Amino acid sequence: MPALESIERALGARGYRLTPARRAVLHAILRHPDHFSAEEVMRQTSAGRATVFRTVRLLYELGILCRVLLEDGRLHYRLSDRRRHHHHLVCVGCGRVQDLEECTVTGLVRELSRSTGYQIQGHWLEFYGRCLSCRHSEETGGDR
Amino acid sequence: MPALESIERALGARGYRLTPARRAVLHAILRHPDHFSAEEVMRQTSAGRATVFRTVRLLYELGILCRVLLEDGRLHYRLSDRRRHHHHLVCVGCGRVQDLEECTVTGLVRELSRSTGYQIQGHWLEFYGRCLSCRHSEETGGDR
DNA sequence: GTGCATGCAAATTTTTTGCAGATGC
DNA sequence: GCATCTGCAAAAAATTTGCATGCAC
Repeated sequence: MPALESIERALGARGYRLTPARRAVLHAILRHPDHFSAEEVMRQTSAGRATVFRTVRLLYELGILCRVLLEDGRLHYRLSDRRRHHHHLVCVGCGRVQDLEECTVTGLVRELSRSTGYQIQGHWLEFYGRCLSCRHSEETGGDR
Repeated sequence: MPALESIERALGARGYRLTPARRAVLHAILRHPDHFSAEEVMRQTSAGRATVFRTVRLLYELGILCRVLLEDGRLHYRLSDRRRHHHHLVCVGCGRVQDLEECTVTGLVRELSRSTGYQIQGHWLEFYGRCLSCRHSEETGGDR
């Protein structure tokens, strides 16, 4: 997970200013182990509404945040370790997210390209399931 | 593609009424070969705002519409031929969508389940690319 | 006839924009 | 110093809700 410092360095290197508001947003984000909406960041920081939206968008555009599509269709953000293409495994029980390092779809893409004639440029893949600890707490009757 | 008739039958069978407003929304939707937003349907029909949203949601819940995640994160709807699980191949040039019949991720899911301990219940996969005709019109200098 | 469905308008929710003043570099 | 940022408040977009009336069955 990129530390506050390294993100600040990334911003600075690109000519973006390090303002108290941006630091505040970063702090709020770093406190989130998983995914969040702009609105949640809003509630957890003193920065103004517009600034939060602007900062989240900036971080997304710089590749510091990535988007996670939840099972119900909501789009959340997430600090992404890896800048490069990756997928997510989202726990529908606790919301925990695991980044999947290898993109195992490459083979499918090649095959699909051949069978459809499309020049395939990208894809989006999310997995949903229950993590080990959610499965356990369910078995012991923890859930409902 | 399910014809108007068969959709109406599906609604009727479940106890939903066939009203002029619903027919109007269905007509607007059937005119869309690809994906659309609630707002687009809104513009193309005389039914009231609320009714459009309610009808689209109903059709989605009944599995008559499915959602398509566009590359930019917008979520659109689409008439789905097949009720069952499937994926989309979206052309980023013209917006055309191709439904992919077979879900080729099953193997990945099994492997992922083993390596992570998650009980994987679902996934979402969209592919983005350029269809044959967009590729051609590009080559002949049609695009930019 | 009865109850589901509609349409309107108003309320919410979510995100964007304009702009004067503040401030990082 | 000066261009970039901020915060506010207002605008815009996107969706939902309440409710009296309408109409499918």
